[in-house]
Amino acid sequence: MLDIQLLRKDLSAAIAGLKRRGFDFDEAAFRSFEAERKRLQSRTEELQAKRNSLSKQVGILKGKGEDASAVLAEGAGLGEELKSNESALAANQENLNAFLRVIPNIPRPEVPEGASSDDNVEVRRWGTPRTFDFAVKDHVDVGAGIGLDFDTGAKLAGARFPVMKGGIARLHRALAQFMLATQTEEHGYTEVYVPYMVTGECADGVSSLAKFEDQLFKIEGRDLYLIPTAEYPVTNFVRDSIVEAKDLPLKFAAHSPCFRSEAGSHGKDTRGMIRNHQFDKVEIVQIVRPEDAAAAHEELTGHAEAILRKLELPYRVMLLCTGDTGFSSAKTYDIEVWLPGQNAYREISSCSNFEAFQARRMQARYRNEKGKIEPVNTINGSGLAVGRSLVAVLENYQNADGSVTVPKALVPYMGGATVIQAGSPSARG
RNA sequence: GGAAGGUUGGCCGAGUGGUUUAAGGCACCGGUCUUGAAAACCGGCAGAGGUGCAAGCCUCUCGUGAGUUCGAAUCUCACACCUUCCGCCA
Repeated sequence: MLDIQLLRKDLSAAIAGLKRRGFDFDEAAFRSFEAERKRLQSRTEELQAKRNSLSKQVGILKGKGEDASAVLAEGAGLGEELKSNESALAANQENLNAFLRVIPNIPRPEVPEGASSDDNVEVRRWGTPRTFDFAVKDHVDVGAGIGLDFDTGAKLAGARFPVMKGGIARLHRALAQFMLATQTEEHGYTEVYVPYMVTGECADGVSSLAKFEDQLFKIEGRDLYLIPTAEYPVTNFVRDSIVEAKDLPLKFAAHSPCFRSEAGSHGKDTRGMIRNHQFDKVEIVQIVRPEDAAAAHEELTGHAEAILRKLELPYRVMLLCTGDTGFSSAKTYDIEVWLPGQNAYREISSCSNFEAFQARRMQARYRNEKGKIEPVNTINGSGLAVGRSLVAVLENYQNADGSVTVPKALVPYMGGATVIQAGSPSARG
């Protein structure tokens, strides 16, 4: 959430920043919360101080064996007034907190203003899309020949749950292994294995549970949600803690399944593996000092790009405009991979700098060199989405005979196979 | 599913109703000493909020939430989590 001190000191700047992303800050509501808070807080603290001092006097008198009834009489009625003030203050703080927790982050100044993905800005492009001398198939048709099976998935769990058999399943695993190995061995991330469910408190630490709960699968009867990304468990490693400056940055990479309800996306990307309820992803997360956040964000984005370069898949990097930037993010780059089957670039990674927004929500702090406690900054990105990477490989590496060439970088992870032959689901090539 | 024990500051740990203003230790920071370092000694050192130009002052927080009391880390109740043992089990 936003820094309450910032709102108190420079409210107009915060309002202007939020307006850039199309968020109307309810200034009147905030001012009224604050005025009420001040009144209740000073009265409550005054009463508490009085109670404490009277109780102390009683203690001293009783310790000496003297009569305390005069002091006790002085405090008559105090308890009731204190109680009503305390509960009013608690209610006020709860309301203020709920108000603050649904306010999105303020975009960084260099984030271009815009309403939708149409206003995103391309910042760079890598690779040249391949030209085909045969009719290009999309990944569903290519996959059908090597073990990609939506019918069985639908029988088991419904739409948006693919099943993979044989060569394509192996290719999928190879992609995940390759990504995790690259991030840990070449980019200095520590591999972590994490729970695939988190509590509501953790979910509200990275985003707003109140706003986005319908995007998550909830475990019935329990305060647990299936993770929509490993960002949820991994970023929460530092929740409610104070880390030492010397231990930063923390860099973690996790391979996990991701579960998304896709509420509201009915009819969108219904074909294939672009948008599923379950997909795998290698997530990279950095916990950094505030002064290092911007550079770390650029670095992390490069770590995601490195995967596509090694796979020799053409891509472009988009700087999301204010209207397309996620709730918690101050600045986001989307990496879009070229998909010949769609004749378009499609998102395969999203790399965000959350600055202190998530850290404040989850009380993740560090002790700086001067001994001062302040929130850490958090950054994360997909490095990469495995399912969509598989889509990209199938479409970019398809051959006229229905087989799929294995990208050079993946051959070691495929037991040396250089091609996946169409035909038998168990074909290894 | 059954039983027992536990949860105190960055970490360990004392504390069973009132000078607890949470002992002590570790870690950390500063200093003395030293060629430098270590050791030793001296001092500092929880977080959050409010208020103030500042020094400071005030409030809250001992797993969470209620309750008893003039007063709760301490007593009562509920819940969460952790540990150990038994049973079942991938």
